[in-house]
Amino acid sequence: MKSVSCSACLLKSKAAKSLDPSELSILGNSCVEATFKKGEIIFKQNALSSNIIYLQTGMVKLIIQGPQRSQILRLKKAPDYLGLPTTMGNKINHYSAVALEETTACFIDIGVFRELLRINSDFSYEIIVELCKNELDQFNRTVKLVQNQIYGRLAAHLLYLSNKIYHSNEFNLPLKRNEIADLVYTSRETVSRILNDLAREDIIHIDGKKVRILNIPILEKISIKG
DNA sequence: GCATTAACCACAG
DNA sequence: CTGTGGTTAATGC
Repeated sequence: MKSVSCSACLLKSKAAKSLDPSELSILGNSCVEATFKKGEIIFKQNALSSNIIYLQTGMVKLIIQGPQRSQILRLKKAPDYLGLPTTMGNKINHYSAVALEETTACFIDIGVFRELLRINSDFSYEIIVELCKNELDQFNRTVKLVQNQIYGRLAAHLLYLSNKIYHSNEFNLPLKRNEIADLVYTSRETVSRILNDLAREDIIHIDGKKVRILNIPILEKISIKG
């Protein structure tokens, strides 16, 4: 762990761009950078938290332990803030964050973060926009998850990975079959079967974790119709 | 009733 | 960890 100078950071968030030099140095003085390997826990559900976390590089899954089993709330790719709802809402984390690949993150003291929100309205505005986008995304994901059948749910998430995360028709799944099941709320067996079914119909190509989407229109149709 | 969907279980690479 | 087959419960025509 080392402290950082935020003004020199090339990976500034949109919100942090609206901070002036003195505010940036306030941020830098309370900011600690850490790196995480694949599988390492960045913060843990039910543990105390007093930091907002800014993901500089890498990717993370947010997971929550439900009444029956654990569930992936969403994936987060750098650059992005982590733990805004869980840290601002309560002293206790309501969910955990786990690195899916080599990840670097800045830990920002919650007191300092609150102070920046108070003194810089442009900064606050960008944070609010971010939160609103996230909430709407979650609303949409929830409706899909509840109302679509498993083909549609899986198709939607494949498209999400392709369009929003990797910006490519070809990518490596960042998750195991089991974790995909936790993401789309099904069993790991069903994930296997459906990925193979989609491959058999030449809609995707799959080789272990390597995925290539061959027929986007059909996949979109499946995603919408369920 | 009969078909479909998808979970659960067991077992094998 | 992943894929497959059998079984089973729920739901829909």
